[in-house]
Amino acid sequence: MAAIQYGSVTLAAKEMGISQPAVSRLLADLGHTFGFPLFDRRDGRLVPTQEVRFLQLDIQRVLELMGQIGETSQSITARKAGHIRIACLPGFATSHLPAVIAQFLKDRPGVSITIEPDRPERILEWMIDEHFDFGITDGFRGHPAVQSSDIDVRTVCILPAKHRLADYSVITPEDLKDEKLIHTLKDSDFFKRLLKAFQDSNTKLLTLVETRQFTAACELVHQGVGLAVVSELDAIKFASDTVVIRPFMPVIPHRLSLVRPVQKAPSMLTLEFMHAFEVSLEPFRINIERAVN
Amino acid sequence: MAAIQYGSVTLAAKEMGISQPAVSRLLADLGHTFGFPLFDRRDGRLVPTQEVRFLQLDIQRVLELMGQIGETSQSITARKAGHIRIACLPGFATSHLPAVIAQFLKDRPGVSITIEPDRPERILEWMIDEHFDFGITDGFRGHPAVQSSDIDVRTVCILPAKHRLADYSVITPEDLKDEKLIHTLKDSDFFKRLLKAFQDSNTKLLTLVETRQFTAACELVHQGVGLAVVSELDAIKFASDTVVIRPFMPVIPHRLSLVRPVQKAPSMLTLEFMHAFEVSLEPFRINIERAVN
DNA sequence: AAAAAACATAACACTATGTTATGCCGATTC
DNA sequence: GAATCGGCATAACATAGTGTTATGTTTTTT
Repeated sequence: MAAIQYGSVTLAAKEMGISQPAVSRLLADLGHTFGFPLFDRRDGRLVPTQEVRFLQLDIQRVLELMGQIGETSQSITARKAGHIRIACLPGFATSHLPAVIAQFLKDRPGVSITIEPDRPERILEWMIDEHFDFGITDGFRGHPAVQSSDIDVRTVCILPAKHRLADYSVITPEDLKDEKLIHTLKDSDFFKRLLKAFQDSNTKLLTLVETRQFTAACELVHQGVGLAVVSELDAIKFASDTVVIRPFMPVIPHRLSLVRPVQKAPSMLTLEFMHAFEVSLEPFRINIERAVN
Repeated sequence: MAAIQYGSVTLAAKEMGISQPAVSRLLADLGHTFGFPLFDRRDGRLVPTQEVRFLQLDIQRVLELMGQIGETSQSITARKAGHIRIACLPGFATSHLPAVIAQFLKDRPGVSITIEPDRPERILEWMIDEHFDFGITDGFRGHPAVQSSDIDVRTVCILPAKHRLADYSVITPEDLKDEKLIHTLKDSDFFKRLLKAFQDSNTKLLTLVETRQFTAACELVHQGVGLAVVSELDAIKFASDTVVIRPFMPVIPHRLSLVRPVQKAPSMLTLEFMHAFEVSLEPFRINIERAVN
């Protein structure tokens, strides 16, 4: 192709940074394996034969593709290309995750990411089936095909600004003894811990609304329906003139599990993203306890 | 790709017909140049890393294309692929040429052909400009940039079956002394030769219709308009219940010129087609005189 | 625990591809 | 028409890539 482009063996050699005889013989050899001459001489210039012109487009495409493969492989080495498939709880897909991803992609132009939000059971299935590289879930109890790393994040009380408790600097179960709560499903781990905190302080927990997601609870608070104890991660997005956030005592952790398939080797890019995600949770983390399966 | 496909170094080696260590090292080397490992081991099987999967499609395309290039080059060597651009007189494009091309293409599945019919002056231009590989023309007087090979073909008298001369076995100028003729343009070589034949036998040539193409003359005869002396090549297509063909004496050749650009090296396929075309003219040829420029 | 299978490594051989030196040929110049 | 010059091919040789066989290592199987 260089010889075609420059119409000269000497120029082509110079362009490719090799010697002129090398090009001469490469052309001769290729012509021999093809079975027909590649060039005619005409006024001292090199003119490709019609046979070569017939192949020229295909050859050019091969060269382009190979160049692209080379570039892409370099991008991969520099962690600038690749694809990550992430399964996560619906709340993360809309609140915390997008910011992390945006930051992550900023320096990695070739990288693409799939996000699939669903319930924990489904996320677990996906990990086992190796359909995803990385998952964010909660209530995870361990599974032989899934490697997990648990992170406890802080939870807070979120309530309307005009609520009678809005002026308290800290909220305790006793403060809520006559309040009807918005909380997560009664069979969820988090609810059980919350319930235990109430029982420990001999306070009855009254239910107003039972929802699956923290985000939904926050939205209800925003609408002035009532108050809730939720992950600080979700609550922080709702802080505004009409909604306030207060620490809740005792500390009740919300246990997140970062999961991935055990068998499937994670790409270096995936490992890098998992690290970036863990770092992003650092500000919300409780350091008291931590378990690795 | 073989290693990906078979999930085993050993099988891949067997498939490619080389030794297992060769494959091992090819994979190791490629992984080294790429900068990341290509495979993970899992239950004793080879599983491509996500990085490799990211490149897989491009690599497959390259392999396919290179295979195609190899096949095409073989087809070219076997004269089974390529392209020929032919410029010809309009009459040939519709009558004689299609049959020759059909025969030529029958054994050459990869070959394509462009036919461009036009007047001789334009055909000459195209040869000089090297826009075409091969030309069929007449009235050619030679040109330094054009190589030509002349072929004289027989001409015949074509006339309606119910014409008074239809029973003659041979037609001469004397037979036509009171007939108005359909003939080619008066400044054409062929007409001049025809006129000379009439003059040699002291017969006056009467004009009925003057046309550029033999085919048009034949068509007029077919319509019962009159009779004409035309190339046997064109006449033969019109032989029917209503149109008869008779030898014309004296023999007046119609001189065709097969032309091609001097400078441009002809592809082997073009040479082959030119030969096939010459052969196809053999039945119509007059062997008395022949000139090569 | 032993045997077998699959792969990696080592040592070596050959071919493709690179080098430098040099000869040949056509185009230009005198 | 002789001389010169640029461009290419050829020759002789060096090196790297890619192949081989022999053997070691790890994992799987029995």
